[in-house]
Amino acid sequence: MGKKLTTRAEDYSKWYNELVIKADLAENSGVRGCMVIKPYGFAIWEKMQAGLDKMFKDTGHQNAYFPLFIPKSYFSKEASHVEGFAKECAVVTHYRLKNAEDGKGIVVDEEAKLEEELIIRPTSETIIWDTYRRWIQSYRDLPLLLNQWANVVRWEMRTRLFLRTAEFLWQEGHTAHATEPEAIKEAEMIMNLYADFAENHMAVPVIKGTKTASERFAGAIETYCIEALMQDGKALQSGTSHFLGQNFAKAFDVKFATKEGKQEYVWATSWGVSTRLMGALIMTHSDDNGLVLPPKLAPIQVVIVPIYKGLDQLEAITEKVLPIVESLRSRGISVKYDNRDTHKPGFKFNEYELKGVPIRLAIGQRDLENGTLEIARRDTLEKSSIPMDEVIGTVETLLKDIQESIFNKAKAHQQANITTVDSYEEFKKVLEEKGGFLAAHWDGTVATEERIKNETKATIRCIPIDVKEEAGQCMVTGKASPYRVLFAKAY
RNA sequence: CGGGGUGUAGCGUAGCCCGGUUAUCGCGCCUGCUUUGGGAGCAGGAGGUCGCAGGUUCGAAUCCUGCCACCCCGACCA
Repeated sequence: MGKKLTTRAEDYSKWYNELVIKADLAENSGVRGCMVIKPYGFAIWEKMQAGLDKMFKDTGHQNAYFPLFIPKSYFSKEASHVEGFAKECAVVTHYRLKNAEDGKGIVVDEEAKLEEELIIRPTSETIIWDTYRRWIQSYRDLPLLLNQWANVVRWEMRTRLFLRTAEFLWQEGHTAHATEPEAIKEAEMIMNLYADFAENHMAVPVIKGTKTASERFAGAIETYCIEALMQDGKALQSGTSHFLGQNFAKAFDVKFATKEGKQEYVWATSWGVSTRLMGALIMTHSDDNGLVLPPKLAPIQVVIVPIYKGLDQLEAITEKVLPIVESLRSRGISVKYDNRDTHKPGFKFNEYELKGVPIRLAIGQRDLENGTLEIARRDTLEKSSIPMDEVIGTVETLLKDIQESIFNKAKAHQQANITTVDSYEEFKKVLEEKGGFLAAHWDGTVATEERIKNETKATIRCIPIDVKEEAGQCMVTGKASPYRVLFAKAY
């Protein structure tokens, strides 16, 4: 039938790509490196947004919106920041088109050249800090805790659905604080918030940590991150939170009057997660039958498929189904009753499996006679027959169970793929044969990190927050190392 | 930006080397009948500037030149 997915073992990338397209999440748009997010995929993203947005609000943040265009000059104010993004910026140079002289189509009107080019934001630090200068005068204006939901553009060389698209959706938080400890606390709090969301909503286990200098955000003093592990053994940076020190305050001259009447630069953080989380979600749980979604993020949590011969039977089944639908909905469970007469049950079973719907209920003539229905869970594909009057309780319990058990499964995979290695030889061998995270000693220098990256393609994903002090020797240079850091090949 | 590849119906493709009737096949789509507890069957049907622009030729999907787009592998990155 040509409908089966490529298996993960065969070709992980192809499997992922097919899955995204066939599960109706997104597709390549035909516009350079940009994707179209389809309704089903967007519904999942909206659930992620809602979950995160609530967490931000609960921790005192507010939403705002800043311009898409950033004057080029803003970028020259923070040196390391511009260096980090200069190579991947889309630039607006003109503001008008005209009919071509030769009558063939439309051309850029060269006379409509902008005095100063506008950059399409790759991130909004610069324009936000330019605005904060006007908003912040006194310690009474602090802390300023804002977030924006927006699109950004980074002109990446190679793109991949959800993981790295030229345009992507994200949230970016930008906060200003009176003191350094307060800003650091904010950055750490957000890292914990991201980890909480990843693990408890997405059921994706993550490792919290800090980045090494070379992996740090352009312009940051410290970058906190959450790192997830995909089923192919590659790591995926899933969220970052940066302590920016006073770098942006100094670059954009954002000072405030302290209680004592002194002028001081504010302390900053910025943090973000993007539609890349969709990639993490897909690659963490899905199997060769398609998507597996955590109940908390599934647009459809329960699908009901009637099995019937003739419309009379369908009517009898519908009569039994509607009260169940009502009852589930009243408990906040999203239900779809798929009574389309245009597709056979088998087709529907496969379709909802591909789309990762956590629970499927099937009701046929047999069930009407016995007062039962069939309940199937997507994660394990197990099916069982239960009495119809127990369905509500069973569904509620099962949704919780699926949420937990896919997390536990992913957690077990993550734990099984953190390998402690002591020699560089062993490091290369494990990296090649097994993949995953490798806990190894490193001498703390950029040079060694660079060498390992060049020779093996593995990078230091993070220095885990809960890292144990353990004196050792760098696996490459033999120099002293105070603790192990986590290496991996990454997306 | 370096290396490689591919553009043929909504999707996936054959044909191209070696030019020659009406451009192949599968999926999907439409109509009808039979089906419906794991991706239905049969019959009929619709759908094409063969990426674009030139050139060679009696004749080009096929050969030549230029351009464009997309994909894969590197370097870069959330």
